Formats: sequence, structure tokens, C-alpha cells
Amino acid sequence: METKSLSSGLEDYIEAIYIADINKTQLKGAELARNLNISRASVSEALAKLVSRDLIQYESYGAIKLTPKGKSEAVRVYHKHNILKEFFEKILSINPEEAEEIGCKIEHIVSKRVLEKIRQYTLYCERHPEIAENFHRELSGN
Amino acid sequence: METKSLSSGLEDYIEAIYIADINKTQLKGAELARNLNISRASVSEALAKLVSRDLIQYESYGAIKLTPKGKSEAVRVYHKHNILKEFFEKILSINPEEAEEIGCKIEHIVSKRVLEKIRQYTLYCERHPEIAENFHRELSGN
DNA sequence: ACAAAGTGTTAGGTTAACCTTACAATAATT
DNA sequence: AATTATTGTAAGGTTAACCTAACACTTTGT
Repeated sequence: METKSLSSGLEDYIEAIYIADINKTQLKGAELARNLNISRASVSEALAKLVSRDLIQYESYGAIKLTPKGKSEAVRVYHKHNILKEFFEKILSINPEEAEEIGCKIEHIVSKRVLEKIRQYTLYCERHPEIAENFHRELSGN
Repeated sequence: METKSLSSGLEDYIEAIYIADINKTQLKGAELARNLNISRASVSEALAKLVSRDLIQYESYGAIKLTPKGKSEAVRVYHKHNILKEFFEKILSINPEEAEEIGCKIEHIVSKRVLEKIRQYTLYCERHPEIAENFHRELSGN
């Protein structure tokens, strides 16, 4: 049963691992724990789960690596996250920190179909920049 | 400590109670359990919590009533829910069932500020109906 | 008024995701 | 190489939200 979908917690772990990977940083458990503000013990357990699902490769004191399967999961999550962040930031004029935060939460909830609509809408608004501009203008009075 | 914010579970309970209230239906625990697809035992526990926080009035075999405090909480949740549902449905052209579903989930996550932005955006789009119309048109391959 | 149906609660369990404490193993510094 | 710092893990605990099974209480239908 390694095919069931990731819990929101595991999605966070794998996303953080992926980001380290992008930045070519060697990531160890303790560092991951600091990044996510979670105890080393909890991270240790979580990593064991990810290993058992064949999403990462990991040995004590070594760097955490994504397997191909893990990477594709990570990309999926990261992609979601970005679509959401963009949407909240650019379309709804929400400041980056808050956009990040809400994106990070919704990312674990939103269905493929809804995400696709959000993406389409963002593209639509990019083709018609006056929509967001006007919104912004009307927001700040007048 | 009855002032801490409601867990997403309790928000669901109180919203369901509020909806019964709007519909002038006498709601008992067992019915609530059916509505939310949760066991009677779990509902019984949850109601005890809501009573202890002074959000509902409830005695065995009687109808569940919101206290003023509970009602104002419920209104807040319901309102959130509706703003979100409207947004997903009208602006993003998501079908009602899915809009309902995603609204119900995001409702427990979204901050006041983000919600306000979403509301403003919905209002903005209502003042400019062509925005949603065009989106819809462009979606269905014009 | 009494049996059947419906409702509520208790007791005891499960699960997931966290935690702290304490110790073991490895890596880095001097 | 020895000390110190960092990292990992095991054991045991907590919490929240659920569950089932069993039983007790209340309401309803005849």
C-alpha cells in the first residue's frame, strides 16, 4: 500500500527536501527538523515512513535524496504550491508572506480539477493584465 | 479557556447546527451524526465540548440550540463558507458541488485578511461581469 | 401500557502526528 | 586522538478526533 496519497505532513517534508535539492544543499534530518520546526525525533519517524514508501533514500548521517518516485511527488506538490501562491499574490493582491502561507495550507486540500481552474484563471488574468490592475486600483479607494 | 478558536471539526458541528436553525428544524444528536457522517458517540463527545464552551445549549433527547455566543461563531463560519463558495462558483466557474466541497475545507484555514480579499475580489467581479464571462468563454475554447 | 424503534452515553480502542528525555553514533575542532 | 558538537533514534507520553460494542434511557406506534 505505498500508493496511497501523502498526508499533509508528509507533503511538507517532501517539499522541503525537494527545495534543498533544487538549491543543491546537502540536507540532513536535523536540518530538516530546523526548517520545519519539528523535533528531530519526529523527523526521524517521518523519514522512515518516506523510505518505506520508496520516496526517499536515506541513511543515518547521510544526506536525504529523493527517489524518482519521490521527486515526481515533490514536483507535483511544489507545482501546486506555486500555482496557488501566484494566484493569491498576483490575482488577489495578497502580500507574498501571506500568499506563501495560505498557499502552503491549501496545497494539501485542493483537488486536481480545482487547481487546474485556478491555473487557468491565473493565465487568463495574465492575458488581461488590466483585470488585476483595476482590482488593485479599486481596492485602494477610487 | 473557552475563548480559544474552534477546531475545524467543531466548526463543522456548529455550522450544521446553524443550518438546522435556519431551516427551523429541531436537531438532535443522532440526526447531526447522520448529517456529518460521524458516529453518535463522537457527536455526543463533541456536543459536550460545545456545551462546555458555552456555544450550545443541549440536554439529552432535546433539540440542540445555539447560545448567542455559539450563534455568532456559527454566523462567522457560515459567512466564510458562503464567500468562498460564491468565489469558486462564480469567479472560477467551478461547479456547485465542488465549490461547496472546497469551500468547506478552506473555510477552516483561511485568515480574516485573505477572506476579505476574496470577498473584495468577488464584489469587483460582480461590478464587472464581463471578467467572468470572458473567462468562461475562453475556457470553453471561445 | 408496552414493545419496538430511536437516541444518548460509557468504556475502551485506534491512529496520526507530534512531543521530551535520554542515550548512542558520527563528525568536526583543536 | 581526544574532546566537543552534532545528529539520529528509541522509549514512552500526549492530544484530538474518530471508532465499535454494549447498555440505558426516551419516544413512538399499536
